[in-house]
Amino acid sequence: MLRIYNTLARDKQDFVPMRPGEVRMYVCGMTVYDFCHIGHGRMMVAFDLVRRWLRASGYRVTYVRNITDIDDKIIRRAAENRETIAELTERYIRFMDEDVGALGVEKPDHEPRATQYVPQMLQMIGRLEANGLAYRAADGDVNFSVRKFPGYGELSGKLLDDLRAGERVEVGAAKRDPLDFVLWKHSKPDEPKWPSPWGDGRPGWAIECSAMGCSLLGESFDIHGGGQDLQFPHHENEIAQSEGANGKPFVKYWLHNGFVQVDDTKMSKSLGNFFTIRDILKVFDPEVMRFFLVRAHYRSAMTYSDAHLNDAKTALTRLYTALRGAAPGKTAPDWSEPHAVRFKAAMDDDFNTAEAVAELFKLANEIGRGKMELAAQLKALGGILGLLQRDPQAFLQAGSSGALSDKDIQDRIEARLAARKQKNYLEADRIREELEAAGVILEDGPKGTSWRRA
RNA sequence: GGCGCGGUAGCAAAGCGGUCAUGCAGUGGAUUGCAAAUCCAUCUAGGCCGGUUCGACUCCGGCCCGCGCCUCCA
Repeated sequence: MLRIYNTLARDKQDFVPMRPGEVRMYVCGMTVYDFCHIGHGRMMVAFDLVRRWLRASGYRVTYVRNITDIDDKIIRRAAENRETIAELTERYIRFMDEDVGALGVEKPDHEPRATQYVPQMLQMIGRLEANGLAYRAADGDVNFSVRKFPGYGELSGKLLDDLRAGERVEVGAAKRDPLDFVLWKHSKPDEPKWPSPWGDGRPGWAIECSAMGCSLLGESFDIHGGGQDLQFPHHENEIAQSEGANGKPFVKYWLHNGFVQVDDTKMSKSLGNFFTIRDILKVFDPEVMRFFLVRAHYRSAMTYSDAHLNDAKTALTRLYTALRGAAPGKTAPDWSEPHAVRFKAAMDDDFNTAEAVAELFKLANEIGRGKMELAAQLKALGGILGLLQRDPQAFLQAGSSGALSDKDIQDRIEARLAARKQKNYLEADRIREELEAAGVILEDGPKGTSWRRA
């Protein structure tokens, strides 16, 4: 039985989808005006794992991850760059696809863009107005009236009267309550706009997710995910809008992934302390980065540093080393085998990939003790996590060693072999040290000498 | 100020009321011409103070410290 930590309940709950055998999930994706940072990567990988595990559990999964392609920051950045919004967003969508794809994240079933769902948003705002939950303010914005929605604050555990709107940021004067949020922004000069019954304007931030989620998955669906920082106000607002408009429960299970931190502080765009996936991948193998993310539980905070990535690299190397000699090709896990049983129990416990990964190392240990037949199982279980699917040799030899080509390395290995045959160990060791200096490590085994990159 | 999360060995990171997490690093062995890889063994734990219990890292209470949300943010 899969159990999921539901933010709404603040507890783990048995997972029972609304429709038997089928799971519909929505995750808040990227606002596309800059490169993905590792925090985005974590979110993408975390929900990729959720989806993979649901699928491995036999569910038919429909996964929607939106793209926000219109908002204040996009408008500003495009203006700074003297390019159109479309040019800017298309470029960063492409970069996102490349970066996230490198991390082994599978494409969602749908990747709706906010600008494609304006009619659906307007329809929803209309219903909110009809239900007395939205009003057109003096400045022309259409706002959601937070106090008219009784459940407001349930997800984030906040009470309206405890919130201090305006303490840190100026509140729009036209709002009836400082906590009211904008559904539709009236148009300003030099900004993109769409016609609407409330005048030309553009969407507020949260309405897009309500509109896209409900359009693609229905007015009620199973799972909604996103980063912890979206819990309030974004997800709170989504619930208010969707339930206010539709009059039925919006989402059954809310999932929130923890942050990636740097120097014990949240990594974020606004703090400027972020590392882009792109930059990290210049130094580290993408699978190492995925492994780094998979090794921790998705809800806990984790700290990014090169040292931790190096640690992940060594650990992943151990797994691939155990896989040498495994038959190539894809096999399904044998779920009756003890390691797989524990792996499944771990994943069923709120997607505990940390514990599941530990099981992979136990398999590696068994393989090292001679149970070669478990290599297929290791690879199969790794595959559930989107890991270990490469040819081990290719992983272990990935990278480059300056001027030394693979052929050069092979030639030196031959030369060393000849020296060893003549018991010229001085020369043999010299060659090995030469290669080692170039980052190539030799391993003499019963079947000859193999090499890998450090 | 309100709400929430967390403090586990040198580092990273899990589960668990009573034998083992796991990875990296360290130490000692096996193996190797020497290494590497692998295997075996092994050292480093549970912020502090109380309580419950035959027994607590695990449950309860208090305290200290850190982080997050309350503003756009994964």
